[in-house]
Amino acid sequence: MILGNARPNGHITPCEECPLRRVPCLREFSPEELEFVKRFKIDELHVEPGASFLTEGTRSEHLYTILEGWAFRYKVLDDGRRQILNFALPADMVGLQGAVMEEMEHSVEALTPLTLCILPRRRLYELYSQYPTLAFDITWLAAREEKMLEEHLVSIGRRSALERVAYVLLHVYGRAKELGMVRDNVVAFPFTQQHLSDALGLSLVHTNKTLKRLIATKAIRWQGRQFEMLNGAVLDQIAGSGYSGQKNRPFI
Amino acid sequence: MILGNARPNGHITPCEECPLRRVPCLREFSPEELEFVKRFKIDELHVEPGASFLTEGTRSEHLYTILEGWAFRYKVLDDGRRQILNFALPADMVGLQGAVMEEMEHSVEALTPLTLCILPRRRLYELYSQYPTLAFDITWLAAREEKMLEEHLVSIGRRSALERVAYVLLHVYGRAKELGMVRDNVVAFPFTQQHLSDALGLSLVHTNKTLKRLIATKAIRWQGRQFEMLNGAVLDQIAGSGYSGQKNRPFI
DNA sequence: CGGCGTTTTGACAGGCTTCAAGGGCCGTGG
DNA sequence: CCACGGCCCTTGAAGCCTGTCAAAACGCCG
Repeated sequence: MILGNARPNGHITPCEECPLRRVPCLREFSPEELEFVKRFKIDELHVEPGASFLTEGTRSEHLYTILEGWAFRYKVLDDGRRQILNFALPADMVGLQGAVMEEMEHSVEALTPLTLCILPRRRLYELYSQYPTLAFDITWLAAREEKMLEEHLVSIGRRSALERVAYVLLHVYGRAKELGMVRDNVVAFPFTQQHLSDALGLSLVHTNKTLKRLIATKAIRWQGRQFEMLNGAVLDQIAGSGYSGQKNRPFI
Repeated sequence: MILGNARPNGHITPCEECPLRRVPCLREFSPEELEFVKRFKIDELHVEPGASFLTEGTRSEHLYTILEGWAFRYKVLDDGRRQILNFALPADMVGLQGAVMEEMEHSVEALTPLTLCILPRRRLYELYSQYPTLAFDITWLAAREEKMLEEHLVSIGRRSALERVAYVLLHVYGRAKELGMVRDNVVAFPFTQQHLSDALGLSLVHTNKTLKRLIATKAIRWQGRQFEMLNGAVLDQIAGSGYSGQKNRPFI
């Protein structure tokens, strides 16, 4: 639970220049919405890799939108066993649970240097009462989170190790692609095999061996944090089910 | 995907007399909210056990609140493997996903005769724009659903069979107790060991053997659909983590 | 060069799945 | 009244998938 060098930053990106507005799969704000969101964002936060900026069991004063970088949401059992719930990428909202309920049910840790928009939880109701379109967007985001958790649950509960590994890679690659992070079928994955095994509910050793088996099929390549998709169809077939993205999804 | 005898019913319970209003753990409506919810509920639906009233991949015209009975949400893979995501009890909302997104990501099947409130999805935005308190409640319910999925994910990903079985039983028993369905530490569970194994990501045979082992500890008793909690503390210790309920939670 | 985190491999044990079959309960029908 | 079929629970045996233990190779960086 090292909190690391989480620090507010004086220099913040104005929402008009938000890099996320250039991502094609995200919906556009109306001028009024943009105006409100500008006032809603009170600051920016930079987090170093390895630092948790939200912690299970605590109540956070803020919720966040990821502007840049990768993170992951996780829970740990008393004896140290860790389960990664999913990865969080730019345009994802984190900390909503802590904003509407008593406290956070999971922690969130940065995988890369992270830039976050800070949104004060005490003004969330203001958003709900004045901007129902944005409130609806937040519900949409929550439903999407639920969808991803459900798919993950099916993977862990009912898929073999090989299928699981194929499925996450397909899933994460697809999400990165939506956000324009893929170039020539290559994307930089910031997570280790340890992260992958904690996400898949497998041991590190077996994750490694399974990964090797997958690489042997020539469907993927993965060396030195660089991941390359060679044959998505094969991967899809191994996973037993495809990854479905979304267009015009909201972000805040 | 048998749809069974799902049929609208002429006789519906007025919201003022809603049995859920007597449940202590649920928050009370303001008079205005009650008035709106009364207009929002357009009908009631009765579903027979074994019938699915929401189906993965389809778009539903309605969302539902469970008035009475048990159901479960699930997904199936192409080859028939089934994963139960969680159980749904009275005061649970189902079908929200289909209401805010393109289509449902899972199916829902009745375990007992079921009574549902029908809420039209096309009027959901009306709720968001006119009753932000209710919109906030829906977000709360979505966050709660996410919380339960996360706990389930940890179970399946990182707990042993014995821990898993102990955890679900604790969890389901706790939920039933909140709703006043427990009497003298006994509650009628309407699901079979097959359901349990599909929820836990285990085989039926191993679920049975594990259950036997758990019963041997004298922490629980479970015969003929009657479940009795004999020693919650022991069960809790075996599960490795307790179940936490909620007071004054919303329902619609 | 030395140290550390990550990846890789091999050997072995065991938890869980699969296959197979029997028993109990209950509603149906002869 | 009893036979029968269907669903659910139960039990045993065998084998595989996955976990654990152990150690070495690799890459990166101070």
